[in-house]
Amino acid sequence: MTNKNKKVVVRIAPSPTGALHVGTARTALFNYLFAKHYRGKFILRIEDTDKERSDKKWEKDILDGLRWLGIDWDGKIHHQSKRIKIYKKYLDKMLKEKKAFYCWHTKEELDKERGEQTKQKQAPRHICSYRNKDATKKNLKDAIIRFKNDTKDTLKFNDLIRDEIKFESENFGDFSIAKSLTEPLYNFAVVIDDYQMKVTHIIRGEDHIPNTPRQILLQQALGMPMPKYAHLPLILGSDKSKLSKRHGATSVTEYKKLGYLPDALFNFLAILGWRGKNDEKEILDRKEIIQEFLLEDVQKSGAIFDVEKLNWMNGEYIRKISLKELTQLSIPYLTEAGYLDGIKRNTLQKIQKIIALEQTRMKKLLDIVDTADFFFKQNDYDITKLLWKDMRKLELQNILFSLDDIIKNIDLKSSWDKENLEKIIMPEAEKLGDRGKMLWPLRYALSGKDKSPGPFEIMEIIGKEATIAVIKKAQNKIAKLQK
RNA sequence: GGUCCCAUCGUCUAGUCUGGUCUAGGACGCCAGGUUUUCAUCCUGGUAACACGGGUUCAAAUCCCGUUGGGACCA
Repeated sequence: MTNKNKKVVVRIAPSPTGALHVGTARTALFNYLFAKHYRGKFILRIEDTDKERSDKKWEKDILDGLRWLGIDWDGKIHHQSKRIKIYKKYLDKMLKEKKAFYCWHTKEELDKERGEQTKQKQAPRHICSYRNKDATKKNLKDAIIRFKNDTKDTLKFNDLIRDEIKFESENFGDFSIAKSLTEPLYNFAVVIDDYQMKVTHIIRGEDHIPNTPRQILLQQALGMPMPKYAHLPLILGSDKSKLSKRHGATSVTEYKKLGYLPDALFNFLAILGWRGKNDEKEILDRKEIIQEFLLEDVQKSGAIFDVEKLNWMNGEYIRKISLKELTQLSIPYLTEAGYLDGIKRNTLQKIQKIIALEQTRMKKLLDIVDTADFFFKQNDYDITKLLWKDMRKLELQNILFSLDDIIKNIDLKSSWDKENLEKIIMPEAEKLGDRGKMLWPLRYALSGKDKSPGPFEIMEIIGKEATIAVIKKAQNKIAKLQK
Protein backbone atom coordinates (compact mmCIF):
# COMPACT_ATOMS: atom_id res chain seq x y z
CA MET A 1 0.00 0.00 0.00
CA THR A 2 2.67 2.41 0.94
CA ASN A 3 5.69 2.83 -1.22
CA LYS A 4 8.70 2.11 0.95
CA ASN A 5 11.01 4.26 -1.13
CA LYS A 6 8.99 7.40 -0.84
CA LYS A 7 8.98 9.00 2.53
CA VAL A 8 5.55 9.38 4.02
CA VAL A 9 4.55 12.94 4.87
CA VAL A 10 1.31 13.66 6.69
CA ARG A 11 -0.05 16.70 8.40
CA ILE A 12 -2.70 18.00 10.69
CA ALA A 13 -4.15 21.41 10.03
CA PRO A 14 -6.28 22.72 12.88
CA SER A 15 -7.86 26.15 12.94
CA PRO A 16 -7.21 28.04 16.16
CA THR A 17 -10.85 28.96 16.58
CA GLY A 18 -11.55 26.89 19.66
CA ALA A 19 -10.07 24.48 22.16
CA LEU A 20 -8.52 21.23 20.94
CA HIS A 21 -11.52 19.04 20.19
CA VAL A 22 -11.20 15.31 20.84
CA GLY A 23 -12.10 14.74 17.18
CA THR A 24 -9.18 16.90 16.09
CA ALA A 25 -6.99 15.14 18.61
CA ARG A 26 -8.00 11.77 17.21
CA THR A 27 -7.25 12.93 13.65
CA ALA A 28 -3.88 14.16 14.90
CA LEU A 29 -3.33 10.84 16.62
CA PHE A 30 -4.05 8.77 13.52
CA ASN A 31 -1.75 10.95 11.44
CA TYR A 32 0.91 10.62 14.09
CA LEU A 33 0.51 6.84 14.30
CA PHE A 34 0.64 6.53 10.53
CA ALA A 35 3.78 8.66 10.33
CA LYS A 36 5.48 6.76 13.15
CA HIS A 37 4.52 3.40 11.73
CA TYR A 38 6.14 4.20 8.39
CA ARG A 39 8.91 6.33 9.89
CA GLY A 40 7.63 9.34 8.03
CA LYS A 41 7.12 12.98 8.81
CA PHE A 42 4.24 14.59 10.66
CA ILE A 43 3.68 18.27 10.01
CA LEU A 44 1.64 20.70 12.09
CA ARG A 45 0.04 23.55 10.22
CA ILE A 46 -2.10 26.20 11.85
CA GLU A 47 -4.87 27.40 9.56
CA ASP A 48 -5.26 30.88 10.92
CA THR A 49 -6.34 32.84 7.87
CA ASP A 50 -9.70 33.63 9.43
CA LYS A 51 -8.51 36.62 11.42
CA GLU A 52 -11.80 37.22 13.13
CA ARG A 53 -12.19 33.80 14.66
CA SER A 54 -8.55 32.84 15.16
CA ASP A 55 -6.96 33.50 18.50
CA LYS A 56 -3.48 32.82 19.87
CA LYS A 57 -5.01 31.45 23.07
CA TRP A 58 -6.69 28.68 21.10
CA GLU A 59 -3.46 27.96 19.29
CA LYS A 60 -1.78 27.56 22.65
CA ASP A 61 -4.56 25.26 23.84
CA ILE A 62 -4.10 23.09 20.76
CA LEU A 63 -0.32 22.89 21.11
CA ASP A 64 -0.52 22.21 24.85
CA GLY A 65 -3.13 19.52 24.31
CA LEU A 66 -1.12 17.74 21.63
CA ARG A 67 2.03 17.86 23.72
CA TRP A 68 0.16 16.61 26.78
CA LEU A 69 -1.11 13.65 24.78
CA GLY A 70 2.40 13.00 23.57
CA ILE A 71 1.59 13.66 19.93
CA ASP A 72 4.74 15.35 18.70
CA TRP A 73 5.08 16.94 15.32
CA ASP A 74 8.21 17.21 13.21
CA GLY A 75 9.91 20.45 12.39
CA LYS A 76 8.55 23.92 12.78
CA ILE A 77 4.93 24.91 13.03
CA HIS A 78 3.57 26.39 9.82
CA HIS A 79 1.16 29.30 9.92
CA GLN A 80 -1.07 30.03 6.98
CA SER A 81 -1.20 33.68 7.99
CA LYS A 82 2.49 33.90 7.12
CA ARG A 83 2.01 32.39 3.71
CA ILE A 84 -0.33 34.96 2.18
CA LYS A 85 2.24 35.97 -0.46
CA ILE A 86 2.50 32.41 -1.65
CA TYR A 87 -1.24 32.04 -2.11
CA LYS A 88 -1.33 35.38 -3.90
CA LYS A 89 1.25 34.18 -6.37
CA TYR A 90 -0.87 31.16 -7.31
CA LEU A 91 -4.04 33.23 -7.37
CA ASP A 92 -2.39 35.67 -9.79
CA LYS A 93 -1.29 32.80 -11.95
CA MET A 94 -4.77 31.30 -12.12
CA LEU A 95 -6.30 34.68 -12.92
CA LYS A 96 -3.79 35.27 -15.66
CA GLU A 97 -4.36 31.85 -17.16
CA LYS A 98 -8.13 32.45 -16.99
CA LYS A 99 -8.59 29.50 -14.73
CA ALA A 100 -10.07 31.82 -12.15
CA PHE A 101 -12.08 35.02 -12.38
CA TYR A 102 -13.66 37.79 -10.32
CA CYS A 103 -17.32 37.57 -9.42
CA TRP A 104 -19.48 40.51 -8.28
CA HIS A 105 -22.62 38.70 -7.35
CA THR A 106 -23.98 39.72 -3.99
CA LYS A 107 -24.88 37.36 -1.22
CA GLU A 108 -28.55 38.12 -1.79
CA GLU A 109 -28.32 37.24 -5.46
CA LEU A 110 -26.54 33.99 -4.69
CA ASP A 111 -29.02 33.05 -1.99
CA LYS A 112 -31.88 33.68 -4.37
CA GLU A 113 -30.30 31.56 -7.06
CA ARG A 114 -29.67 28.78 -4.60
CA GLY A 115 -33.22 28.95 -3.33
CA GLU A 116 -34.62 28.51 -6.81
CA GLN A 117 -32.31 25.61 -7.55
CA THR A 118 -33.33 23.90 -4.36
CA LYS A 119 -36.97 24.40 -5.25
CA GLN A 120 -36.34 22.79 -8.64
CA LYS A 121 -34.64 19.90 -6.81
CA GLN A 122 -31.40 20.68 -8.55
CA ALA A 123 -27.91 20.64 -7.20
CA PRO A 124 -27.25 24.07 -5.72
CA ARG A 125 -24.33 25.53 -7.63
CA HIS A 126 -23.26 28.83 -9.10
CA ILE A 127 -22.32 28.97 -12.75
CA CYS A 128 -21.20 32.53 -12.84
CA SER A 129 -22.13 35.03 -15.53
CA TYR A 130 -18.87 36.89 -14.91
CA ARG A 131 -16.77 33.85 -15.71
CA ASN A 132 -15.55 35.18 -19.06
CA LYS A 133 -15.44 38.87 -18.22
CA ASP A 134 -12.26 40.76 -17.50
CA ALA A 135 -11.83 42.38 -14.16
CA THR A 136 -12.30 46.14 -14.26
CA LYS A 137 -9.69 46.65 -11.58
CA LYS A 138 -11.87 49.22 -9.90
CA ASN A 139 -14.33 47.47 -7.72
CA LEU A 140 -12.22 44.48 -6.85
CA LYS A 141 -13.03 45.14 -3.21
CA ASP A 142 -16.58 43.92 -3.70
CA ALA A 143 -15.60 40.89 -5.72
CA ILE A 144 -14.53 37.40 -4.80
CA ILE A 145 -12.39 35.04 -6.82
CA ARG A 146 -13.90 31.90 -8.25
CA PHE A 147 -12.53 28.85 -9.94
CA LYS A 148 -13.66 28.57 -13.53
CA ASN A 149 -14.95 25.04 -13.57
CA ASP A 150 -15.23 23.70 -17.07
CA THR A 151 -14.77 20.07 -16.15
CA LYS A 152 -17.48 17.62 -17.07
CA ASP A 153 -15.75 14.47 -15.94
CA THR A 154 -16.62 12.08 -13.22
CA LEU A 155 -14.09 12.71 -10.52
CA LYS A 156 -12.81 9.63 -8.77
CA PHE A 157 -10.39 9.14 -5.98
CA ASN A 158 -9.37 6.09 -4.12
CA ASP A 159 -9.89 6.51 -0.43
CA LEU A 160 -7.57 4.34 1.64
CA ILE A 161 -10.38 3.57 4.05
CA ARG A 162 -13.48 3.57 1.83
CA ASP A 163 -12.17 2.63 -1.61
CA GLU A 164 -13.48 4.51 -4.62
CA ILE A 165 -15.51 7.67 -4.14
CA LYS A 166 -17.07 9.38 -7.16
CA PHE A 167 -18.45 12.84 -7.85
CA GLU A 168 -19.80 14.58 -10.94
CA SER A 169 -17.55 17.61 -11.25
CA GLU A 170 -20.12 19.83 -12.95
CA ASN A 171 -22.18 19.75 -9.77
CA PHE A 172 -19.75 22.09 -8.12
CA GLY A 173 -20.20 25.03 -10.45
CA ASP A 174 -17.71 27.87 -10.28
CA PHE A 175 -16.85 27.55 -6.64
CA SER A 176 -15.12 30.32 -4.71
CA ILE A 177 -11.45 30.07 -3.87
CA ALA A 178 -10.62 33.46 -2.34
CA LYS A 179 -12.30 36.51 -0.91
CA SER A 180 -9.50 38.60 -2.40
CA LEU A 181 -5.89 38.17 -3.51
CA THR A 182 -4.79 38.22 0.09
CA GLU A 183 -7.66 36.25 1.55
CA PRO A 184 -7.57 32.71 0.19
CA LEU A 185 -10.36 30.34 1.14
CA TYR A 186 -9.90 26.97 2.73
CA ASN A 187 -10.05 24.73 -0.33
CA PHE A 188 -7.49 26.81 -2.17
CA ALA A 189 -4.97 27.29 0.62
CA VAL A 190 -4.92 23.59 1.56
CA VAL A 191 -4.11 22.55 -1.97
CA ILE A 192 -1.15 24.93 -2.17
CA ASP A 193 0.11 24.04 1.29
CA ASP A 194 -0.13 20.30 0.89
CA TYR A 195 1.68 20.54 -2.43
CA GLN A 196 4.45 22.76 -1.13
CA MET A 197 4.90 20.73 2.00
CA LYS A 198 5.07 17.57 -0.08
CA VAL A 199 2.27 15.89 1.80
CA THR A 200 1.84 12.34 0.53
CA HIS A 201 -1.19 11.21 2.55
CA ILE A 202 -4.07 13.35 3.63
CA ILE A 203 -5.69 11.74 6.64
CA ARG A 204 -8.62 13.76 7.91
CA GLY A 205 -12.19 13.58 9.11
CA GLU A 206 -15.00 12.24 7.01
CA ASP A 207 -16.58 15.68 7.05
CA HIS A 208 -13.95 16.68 4.48
CA ILE A 209 -15.06 14.20 1.83
CA PRO A 210 -17.15 16.83 0.02
CA ASN A 211 -14.12 19.14 -0.11
CA THR A 212 -11.94 16.56 -1.75
CA PRO A 213 -13.26 16.80 -5.34
CA ARG A 214 -12.93 20.60 -5.28
CA GLN A 215 -9.35 20.24 -4.15
CA ILE A 216 -8.66 17.69 -6.84
CA LEU A 217 -10.06 20.09 -9.44
CA LEU A 218 -7.66 22.77 -8.21
CA GLN A 219 -4.73 20.35 -8.23
CA GLN A 220 -5.52 19.52 -11.83
CA ALA A 221 -5.75 23.19 -12.79
CA LEU A 222 -2.43 23.92 -11.14
CA GLY A 223 -0.73 20.80 -12.43
CA MET A 224 -0.08 19.42 -8.98
CA PRO A 225 -0.01 15.72 -8.16
CA MET A 226 -2.84 14.18 -6.19
CA PRO A 227 -1.91 12.90 -2.75
CA LYS A 228 -3.52 9.79 -1.30
CA TYR A 229 -6.61 10.33 0.79
CA ALA A 230 -7.96 8.61 3.85
CA HIS A 231 -11.15 9.86 5.47
CA LEU A 232 -11.60 8.92 9.07
CA PRO A 233 -14.97 8.15 10.63
CA LEU A 234 -16.36 10.86 12.86
CA ILE A 235 -16.49 10.79 16.64
CA LEU A 236 -20.13 10.89 17.62
CA GLY A 237 -22.10 11.95 20.67
CA SER A 238 -24.58 9.64 22.38
CA ASP A 239 -27.28 10.58 19.84
CA LYS A 240 -25.04 9.61 16.94
CA SER A 241 -24.55 13.15 15.69
CA LYS A 242 -21.14 14.75 15.45
CA LEU A 243 -19.70 15.18 18.95
CA SER A 244 -20.33 18.71 20.13
CA LYS A 245 -20.55 20.72 23.30
CA ARG A 246 -24.11 19.75 24.03
CA HIS A 247 -22.90 16.18 24.50
CA GLY A 248 -20.63 17.19 27.36
CA ALA A 249 -16.89 17.61 27.50
CA THR A 250 -15.40 17.86 24.02
CA SER A 251 -11.98 19.35 24.51
CA VAL A 252 -8.79 17.62 25.50
CA THR A 253 -8.22 20.30 28.12
CA GLU A 254 -11.47 19.41 29.85
CA TYR A 255 -10.52 15.75 30.06
CA LYS A 256 -7.13 16.72 31.37
CA LYS A 257 -8.74 18.80 34.10
CA LEU A 258 -11.05 16.00 35.14
CA GLY A 259 -8.01 13.86 35.73
CA TYR A 260 -7.79 11.55 32.77
CA LEU A 261 -4.26 10.37 32.11
CA PRO A 262 -2.71 11.18 28.74
CA ASP A 263 -1.74 7.56 28.13
CA ALA A 264 -5.31 6.46 28.76
CA LEU A 265 -6.82 9.05 26.42
CA PHE A 266 -4.22 8.19 23.82
CA ASN A 267 -5.11 4.51 24.06
CA PHE A 268 -8.84 5.16 24.13
CA LEU A 269 -8.79 7.48 21.11
CA ALA A 270 -6.62 5.03 19.20
CA ILE A 271 -9.05 2.14 19.56
CA LEU A 272 -12.05 4.34 18.82
CA GLY A 273 -12.53 3.42 15.18
CA TRP A 274 -9.46 1.27 14.85
CA ARG A 275 -8.50 -2.16 16.09
CA GLY A 276 -5.22 -3.96 15.64
CA LYS A 277 -5.25 -7.13 13.59
CA ASN A 278 -3.95 -9.88 15.79
CA ASP A 279 -4.69 -8.53 19.18
CA GLU A 280 -7.68 -9.14 21.36
CA LYS A 281 -6.48 -6.90 24.13
CA GLU A 282 -7.47 -3.28 24.17
CA ILE A 283 -5.02 -1.89 26.68
CA LEU A 284 -2.06 -1.13 24.46
CA ASP A 285 0.95 1.05 25.00
CA ARG A 286 2.19 3.59 22.48
CA LYS A 287 4.76 1.28 21.01
CA GLU A 288 2.28 -1.49 20.39
CA ILE A 289 -0.21 0.88 18.82
CA ILE A 290 2.37 2.38 16.49
CA GLN A 291 3.59 -1.05 15.50
CA GLU A 292 0.14 -2.38 14.70
CA PHE A 293 -1.43 0.72 13.21
CA LEU A 294 -2.65 0.28 9.66
CA LEU A 295 -5.09 2.56 7.86
CA GLU A 296 -6.83 -0.39 6.30
CA ASP A 297 -7.93 -1.51 9.75
CA VAL A 298 -9.70 1.76 10.39
CA GLN A 299 -13.47 1.55 10.69
CA LYS A 300 -15.75 3.13 8.11
CA SER A 301 -18.63 4.08 10.34
CA GLY A 302 -18.69 6.73 13.03
CA ALA A 303 -18.01 5.82 16.64
CA ILE A 304 -19.82 7.07 19.70
CA PHE A 305 -17.53 8.53 22.35
CA ASP A 306 -18.35 6.29 25.32
CA VAL A 307 -17.23 7.99 28.52
CA GLU A 308 -18.00 4.83 30.54
CA LYS A 309 -15.40 2.92 28.62
CA LEU A 310 -12.93 5.78 28.92
CA ASN A 311 -13.53 5.72 32.69
CA TRP A 312 -12.80 2.04 32.84
CA MET A 313 -9.66 2.43 30.79
CA ASN A 314 -8.47 5.41 32.79
CA GLY A 315 -8.98 3.36 35.96
CA GLU A 316 -6.79 0.66 34.46
CA TYR A 317 -4.06 3.20 33.82
CA ILE A 318 -4.42 4.69 37.29
CA ARG A 319 -3.84 1.25 38.77
CA LYS A 320 -0.85 0.77 36.51
CA ILE A 321 1.20 3.79 37.47
CA SER A 322 3.38 3.89 40.57
CA LEU A 323 2.05 5.10 43.88
CA LYS A 324 4.58 7.86 43.90
CA GLU A 325 3.52 9.11 40.53
CA LEU A 326 -0.18 8.86 41.34
CA THR A 327 0.41 10.83 44.53
CA GLN A 328 2.18 13.58 42.64
CA LEU A 329 -0.63 13.70 40.11
CA SER A 330 -3.32 13.78 42.80
CA ILE A 331 -1.84 16.53 44.96
CA PRO A 332 -2.99 19.39 42.71
CA TYR A 333 -6.56 18.14 43.02
CA LEU A 334 -6.35 17.94 46.82
CA THR A 335 -4.78 21.37 46.92
CA GLU A 336 -7.48 22.78 44.69
CA ALA A 337 -10.11 21.38 47.06
CA GLY A 338 -8.42 23.16 49.95
CA TYR A 339 -7.62 19.94 51.82
CA LEU A 340 -3.92 20.63 52.00
CA ASP A 341 -4.07 24.10 53.48
CA GLY A 342 -2.01 24.16 56.63
CA ILE A 343 -0.81 20.64 56.16
CA LYS A 344 2.91 20.39 56.54
CA ARG A 345 5.26 19.09 53.93
CA ASN A 346 6.22 16.05 55.96
CA THR A 347 2.71 14.71 55.63
CA LEU A 348 3.49 13.61 52.12
CA GLN A 349 3.74 10.10 53.48
CA LYS A 350 0.24 10.33 54.88
CA ILE A 351 -1.08 11.51 51.55
CA GLN A 352 0.66 8.66 49.84
CA LYS A 353 -1.04 6.19 52.19
CA ILE A 354 -4.39 7.71 51.37
CA ILE A 355 -3.71 7.47 47.66
CA ALA A 356 -2.67 3.85 48.11
CA LEU A 357 -6.08 3.13 49.60
CA GLU A 358 -7.94 4.97 46.89
CA GLN A 359 -5.97 3.77 43.89
CA THR A 360 -8.33 0.90 43.12
CA ARG A 361 -11.33 3.16 43.63
CA MET A 362 -10.37 6.01 41.33
CA LYS A 363 -11.56 6.28 37.77
CA LYS A 364 -10.05 9.70 37.34
CA LEU A 365 -7.83 11.91 39.44
CA LEU A 366 -10.64 14.27 40.38
CA ASP A 367 -12.44 11.40 42.14
CA ILE A 368 -10.00 11.64 45.02
CA VAL A 369 -11.66 14.87 46.14
CA ASP A 370 -14.98 13.19 46.88
CA THR A 371 -13.91 9.71 47.86
CA ALA A 372 -11.20 10.67 50.32
CA ASP A 373 -12.57 13.86 51.83
CA PHE A 374 -12.99 12.33 55.30
CA PHE A 375 -9.24 12.11 55.72
CA PHE A 376 -9.09 15.88 55.63
CA LYS A 377 -12.30 17.07 57.21
CA GLN A 378 -15.01 15.87 59.57
CA ASN A 379 -17.96 14.66 57.59
CA ASP A 380 -21.40 15.12 58.96
CA TYR A 381 -23.60 12.09 58.55
CA ASP A 382 -27.01 10.74 59.41
CA ILE A 383 -26.65 8.96 62.77
CA THR A 384 -29.21 6.29 61.91
CA LYS A 385 -26.78 5.13 59.22
CA LEU A 386 -24.61 3.71 61.98
CA LEU A 387 -27.27 1.12 62.72
CA TRP A 388 -26.25 -2.21 61.22
CA LYS A 389 -29.19 -4.12 59.77
CA ASP A 390 -31.99 -4.18 62.39
CA MET A 391 -29.78 -2.93 65.21
CA ARG A 392 -31.39 -0.90 68.03
CA LYS A 393 -30.10 2.31 69.58
CA LEU A 394 -29.19 0.63 72.84
CA GLU A 395 -27.11 -2.04 71.18
CA LEU A 396 -25.25 0.55 69.16
CA GLN A 397 -24.54 2.55 72.28
CA ASN A 398 -23.06 -0.51 73.93
CA ILE A 399 -20.92 -1.24 70.92
CA LEU A 400 -19.64 2.31 70.72
CA PHE A 401 -18.89 2.20 74.40
CA SER A 402 -16.82 -0.94 74.16
CA LEU A 403 -15.12 0.34 71.02
CA ASP A 404 -14.15 3.46 72.89
CA ASP A 405 -12.87 1.29 75.69
CA ILE A 406 -10.87 -1.03 73.45
CA ILE A 407 -9.25 1.76 71.50
CA LYS A 408 -8.36 3.83 74.51
CA ASN A 409 -6.66 0.81 76.02
CA ILE A 410 -4.54 0.03 73.03
CA ASP A 411 -1.05 0.11 74.34
CA LEU A 412 1.02 2.84 72.83
CA LYS A 413 3.95 0.48 72.81
CA SER A 414 2.25 -1.80 70.31
CA SER A 415 2.22 -0.26 66.87
CA TRP A 416 -0.78 1.62 65.55
CA ASP A 417 -1.16 0.00 62.19
CA LYS A 418 -3.94 -1.80 60.44
CA GLU A 419 -2.64 -5.31 61.07
CA ASN A 420 -2.36 -4.75 64.78
CA LEU A 421 -5.67 -2.92 65.01
CA GLU A 422 -7.37 -5.75 63.22
CA LYS A 423 -5.77 -8.26 65.58
CA ILE A 424 -7.15 -6.38 68.56
CA ILE A 425 -10.59 -5.33 67.37
CA MET A 426 -11.60 -8.28 65.20
CA PRO A 427 -11.91 -10.80 68.05
CA GLU A 428 -14.19 -8.37 69.86
CA ALA A 429 -16.33 -8.06 66.78
CA GLU A 430 -16.46 -11.84 66.43
CA LYS A 431 -17.83 -12.12 69.94
CA LEU A 432 -20.98 -10.33 68.82
CA GLY A 433 -21.79 -13.19 66.47
CA ASP A 434 -22.05 -10.89 63.47
CA ARG A 435 -18.91 -8.81 63.12
CA GLY A 436 -20.75 -6.32 60.95
CA LYS A 437 -22.37 -5.16 64.16
CA MET A 438 -19.11 -3.57 65.21
CA LEU A 439 -17.28 -3.05 61.94
CA TRP A 440 -20.06 -1.27 60.10
CA PRO A 441 -20.68 1.46 62.74
CA LEU A 442 -16.95 1.88 63.18
CA ARG A 443 -16.33 2.32 59.50
CA TYR A 444 -19.31 4.57 59.04
CA ALA A 445 -18.33 6.81 61.92
CA LEU A 446 -14.83 7.09 60.50
CA SER A 447 -15.81 7.90 56.94
CA GLY A 448 -19.34 9.24 57.13
CA LYS A 449 -19.92 7.40 53.87
CA ASP A 450 -21.84 4.41 52.55
CA LYS A 451 -18.75 3.29 50.69
CA SER A 452 -15.17 3.62 51.81
CA PRO A 453 -12.02 1.65 52.56
CA GLY A 454 -12.05 -0.53 55.69
CA PRO A 455 -11.99 0.85 59.24
CA PHE A 456 -8.55 -0.41 60.21
CA GLU A 457 -6.96 1.16 57.19
CA ILE A 458 -8.60 4.48 57.93
CA MET A 459 -7.65 4.33 61.60
CA GLU A 460 -4.04 3.68 60.78
CA ILE A 461 -3.90 6.85 58.73
CA ILE A 462 -5.82 9.25 60.95
CA GLY A 463 -4.24 8.02 64.20
CA LYS A 464 -5.46 7.18 67.68
CA GLU A 465 -6.50 10.62 68.77
CA ALA A 466 -8.66 11.31 65.78
CA THR A 467 -10.20 7.86 66.03
CA ILE A 468 -11.24 8.46 69.63
CA ALA A 469 -12.71 11.80 68.63
CA VAL A 470 -14.73 10.13 65.91
CA ILE A 471 -16.21 7.66 68.38
CA LYS A 472 -16.94 10.41 70.90
CA LYS A 473 -18.80 12.30 68.23
CA ALA A 474 -20.86 9.25 67.39
CA GLN A 475 -21.69 8.71 71.05
CA ASN A 476 -22.83 12.29 71.45
CA LYS A 477 -24.93 12.12 68.35
CA ILE A 478 -26.66 8.94 69.36
CA ALA A 479 -27.37 10.26 72.83
CA LYS A 480 -29.45 13.01 71.28
CA LEU A 481 -31.38 10.54 69.20
CA GLN A 482 -34.91 9.79 70.39
CA LYS A 483 -35.77 6.20 71.25
C1' G B 1 -33.61 20.09 -1.06
C1' G B 2 -28.89 18.38 -3.67
C1' U B 3 -24.37 15.51 -3.27
C1' C B 4 -21.64 12.02 -0.63
C1' C B 5 -20.68 8.42 3.31
C1' C B 6 -22.26 4.52 6.53
C1' A B 7 -25.14 0.01 8.60
C1' U B 8 -22.88 -6.95 13.63
C1' C B 9 -24.99 -6.99 21.16
C1' G B 10 -27.14 -0.47 24.67
C1' U B 11 -21.70 1.13 23.31
C1' C B 12 -16.59 0.02 21.01
C1' U B 13 -15.51 -4.00 17.92
C1' A B 14 -13.73 -9.50 15.62
C1' G B 15 -15.60 -12.01 11.48
C1' U B 16 -17.05 -9.50 5.36
C1' C B 17 -12.15 -8.73 0.53
C1' U B 18 -10.61 -14.92 -0.09
C1' G B 19 -18.99 -17.59 1.16
C1' G B 20 -19.12 -23.34 4.87
C1' U B 21 -15.01 -24.12 11.05
C1' C B 22 -20.37 -18.31 13.29
C1' U B 23 -26.01 -22.53 17.40
C1' A B 24 -21.63 -14.93 15.57
C1' G B 25 -16.00 -14.17 19.40
C1' G B 26 -13.88 -10.20 22.67
C1' A B 27 -14.15 -5.51 25.53
C1' C B 28 -17.14 -1.61 28.24
C1' G B 29 -21.83 -1.37 30.71
C1' C B 30 -25.54 -4.04 33.22
C1' C B 31 -27.16 -8.47 36.31
C1' A B 32 -25.90 -12.70 39.65
C1' G B 33 -22.34 -15.36 42.70
C1' G B 34 -17.41 -15.72 45.17
C1' U B 35 -13.18 -13.15 47.52
C1' U B 36 -13.44 -13.80 56.47
C1' U B 37 -18.24 -5.76 57.53
C1' U B 38 -19.52 -1.61 53.01
C1' C B 39 -17.27 -0.03 48.51
C1' A B 40 -13.42 -0.71 45.00
C1' U B 41 -9.91 -4.28 43.04
C1' C B 42 -9.69 -9.45 41.65
C1' C B 43 -12.18 -14.22 40.05
C1' U B 44 -16.56 -16.98 37.97
C1' G B 45 -21.03 -17.00 35.37
C1' G B 46 -25.06 -14.51 32.78
C1' U B 47 -27.55 -10.70 29.56
C1' A B 48 -27.57 -8.90 24.56
C1' A B 49 -26.53 -8.09 17.76
C1' C B 50 -25.76 -9.86 11.80
C1' A B 51 -31.70 -3.22 9.89
C1' C B 52 -35.40 -5.21 6.24
C1' G B 53 -36.78 -7.48 1.45
C1' G B 54 -35.33 -9.96 -2.84
C1' G B 55 -31.71 -12.52 -5.65
C1' U B 56 -26.95 -15.71 -6.69
C1' U B 57 -25.43 -20.52 -4.42
C1' C B 58 -25.70 -27.12 -2.18
C1' A B 59 -24.49 -23.18 1.51
C1' A B 60 -24.62 -15.85 2.95
C1' A B 61 -23.29 -11.84 8.65
C1' U B 62 -20.06 -12.58 4.41
C1' C B 63 -21.39 -11.62 -2.95
C1' C B 64 -25.33 -8.62 -6.00
C1' C B 65 -29.81 -5.44 -6.24
C1' G B 66 -33.48 -2.69 -3.82
C1' U B 67 -35.80 -0.56 0.57
C1' U B 68 -35.38 1.59 5.20
C1' G B 69 -32.64 4.02 8.76
C1' G B 70 -28.59 7.10 10.48
C1' G B 71 -24.84 10.71 9.49
C1' A B 72 -21.79 14.49 6.99
C1' C B 73 -21.31 18.54 3.66
C1' C B 74 -23.49 22.67 0.94
C1' A B 75 -27.30 26.43 2.03
